[in-house]
Amino acid sequence: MTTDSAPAPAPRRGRPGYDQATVLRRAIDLFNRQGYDATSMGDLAAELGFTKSAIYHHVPSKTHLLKEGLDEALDNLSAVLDRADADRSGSAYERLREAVRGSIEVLVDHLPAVTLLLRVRGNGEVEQEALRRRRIIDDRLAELVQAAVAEGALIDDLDPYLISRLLFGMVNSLVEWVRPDGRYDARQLADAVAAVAFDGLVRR
Amino acid sequence: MTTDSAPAPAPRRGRPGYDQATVLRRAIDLFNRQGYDATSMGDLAAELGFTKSAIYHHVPSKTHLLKEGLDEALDNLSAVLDRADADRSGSAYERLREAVRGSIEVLVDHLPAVTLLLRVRGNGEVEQEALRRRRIIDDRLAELVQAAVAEGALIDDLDPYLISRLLFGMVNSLVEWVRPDGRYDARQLADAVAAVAFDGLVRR
DNA sequence: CGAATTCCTGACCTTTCGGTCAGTATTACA
DNA sequence: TGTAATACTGACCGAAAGGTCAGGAATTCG
Repeated sequence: MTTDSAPAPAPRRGRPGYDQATVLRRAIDLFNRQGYDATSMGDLAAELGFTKSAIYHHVPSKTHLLKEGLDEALDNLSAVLDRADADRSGSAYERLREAVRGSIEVLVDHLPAVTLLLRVRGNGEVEQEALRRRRIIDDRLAELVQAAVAEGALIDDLDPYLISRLLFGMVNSLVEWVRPDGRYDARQLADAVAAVAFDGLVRR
Repeated sequence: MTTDSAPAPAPRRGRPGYDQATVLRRAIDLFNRQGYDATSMGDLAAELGFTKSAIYHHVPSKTHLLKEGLDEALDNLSAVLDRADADRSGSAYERLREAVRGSIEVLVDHLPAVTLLLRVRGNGEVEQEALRRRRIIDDRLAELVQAAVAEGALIDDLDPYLISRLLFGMVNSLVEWVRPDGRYDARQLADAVAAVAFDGLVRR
């Protein structure tokens, strides 16, 4: 941490203005509001308050913006699974709960990027590659569920694959309504998802 | 049932070819594969095997195709709630389970239309109107959950609004992977969702 | 046969798309 | 002051978008 990590002004040389990171952030927000394909570079320019051509000073292409956002989401989600897999101390059930909690944390902390990822349809090479990486993540999650079932911790009258789909379908559905300034933080959401999915809604 | 209900050839007058219903079905399938905005009328023409202008013989606009699909989903989902609300015999809990089961049935029976609906972002008047109708449905579902909690059937340490989001987030996530010729039918899916959401994953 | 009906083609229109480029404006530093 | 560095404008480009239209092709009915 020798370099500045806090929001230091970081005195740059030439004419002040936007930096790449800000353009990327605003772009992804707009993509999530309107959809990637429905958002033109003209729309983004209007959102940023300058002309379309100025965007290309900061960023090489629309596709590049998409790729950066998708990679942010995928890198962080992969890291959650790396951590869960590395932790060989606890049970598979505990590692699964850790993966759920971690996924929700990433979803909240990187909400725009994860939202973007979950809406990708596979148009173009960038989206295809993102889908490939996402499929790997989904498979690893399914393996965790499978291990927890084999361990005897989870019900075994449902296909582990199906359980995994339902569980992480619930997790991923958070992007549809969670807002950064909303009522719930990552911990509350993780607790709620765990309560519903693991213990059930019915009062005992 | 005096009129033909089965796949009767239905002898039409002029030159044979596509009918509106088929064009609509293929269009919605393509919209779901590529995304509505990323699908051009040229793409759809290629998919159908004729030229772009031929589409406009069957259908007035791209927007019209979208609206038809969204209405199909919304009408059927609304009907599920109408039935649940009309049934004043059972408990709120039973009506909620009925709503979950009915929603999943509609989701499976009208998978393309429901998928289309769940991806709408609100671009243009047609999408805005669909979002309005969908919000009403979501509110009615939340009221059902609220009633079941008030009744004492469901856990009361979570906000009913939050419960509703998680429960139907799980239901709606089915469109991401369920396929018409897949491993599970509507009944199996409804049973699985109910098992996970109401009774929980943990083995007892 | 001819007429009515339905389906589809191909050329064309306007608008918008992602992107390029030459030049200008605004700043920090020497 | 001047020079290097960075940020932006505005005119423009080829391609693709949604949509129109006049006419031709295939069928049923009388």
